[in-house]
Amino acid sequence: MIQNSISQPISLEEIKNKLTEYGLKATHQRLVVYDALQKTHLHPSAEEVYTLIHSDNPSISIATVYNTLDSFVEAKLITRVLSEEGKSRYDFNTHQHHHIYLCNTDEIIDYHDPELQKILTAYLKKKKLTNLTIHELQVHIKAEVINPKQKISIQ
Amino acid sequence: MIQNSISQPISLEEIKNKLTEYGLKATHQRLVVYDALQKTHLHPSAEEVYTLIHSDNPSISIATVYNTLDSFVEAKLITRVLSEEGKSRYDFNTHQHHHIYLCNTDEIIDYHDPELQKILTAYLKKKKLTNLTIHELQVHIKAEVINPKQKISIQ
DNA sequence: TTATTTGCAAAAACTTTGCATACGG
DNA sequence: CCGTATGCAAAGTTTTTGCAAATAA
Repeated sequence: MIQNSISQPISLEEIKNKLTEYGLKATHQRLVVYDALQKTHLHPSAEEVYTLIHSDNPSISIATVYNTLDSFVEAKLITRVLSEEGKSRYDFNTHQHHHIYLCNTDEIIDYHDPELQKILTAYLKKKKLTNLTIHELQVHIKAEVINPKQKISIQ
Repeated sequence: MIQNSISQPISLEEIKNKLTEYGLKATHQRLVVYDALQKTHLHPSAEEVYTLIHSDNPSISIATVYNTLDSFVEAKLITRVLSEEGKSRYDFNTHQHHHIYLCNTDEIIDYHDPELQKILTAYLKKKKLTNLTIHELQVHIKAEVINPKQKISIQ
């Protein structure tokens, strides 16, 4: 099975603590946005986050969603995920991991593989990098789902 | 030295042939856009391509640049490059290669490394992929330039 | 000649900003 | 209370589209 985010969703109380820990005021809007992010693994765009929360929280504006996501990225609570479409998508999982981009559905799936991470790190360590500090290494796997109705799994 | 696109720029006549070969009509606008792409290695956005060509070709509109880039991507003459900013950037180099994203300058550098490609391919072959066909494997290295005035090199 | 491509402008999609109000710490 | 965050609307970006005119094949 593909390991998406490994951890279980955390409670609203724990989100509150996490926000504070990262230097952010724990507002209702931020709790809601964070909760939506942790419950979906589809690396949503701002618009998609807005749609996810809107029926339960009609007063939260799209501008607030954008601002909230930006503040999360700045606080390093989430990251922007690489994408080929020209829009920002976000990743709740801040552990080093890889991504599988499904080109027939535009879905992005987390692929957690510490062994692969080690291999890459070791390989690049051998190379002489001049004038560069590496911050992150990630493999981007572009793939196609053969049967959209069946499950996807790795090993 | 980092290997950017390995090949030398090709002549306008050769671009013409290439366009035809890929099923695209060889219009002046397309020749100009392709030529601009092959001469820069900075993975430009549509806007940047427009700026690059505009002084010599003031009659080519930004809409045409967008349409041209789209038609190139569709014809598989170029690819969209992954980016964290929410806009499309393009890559003239269609050979399998990796990218180094310089987070302090927003530049994207090609990193051509067939050995790394082999290691990755072999590693993933060992994994049991169910219901997926892999189209592309690429490593995305996020790095910071230590001294912006000095050259960057790998091995 | 004919289907495709272009230029232009307008619309759509995506994102940021300014300012008065609300609210967490 | 104080300063940050929000809501809203408006402005700014980025990208797409529709249509008449131009042009490659």
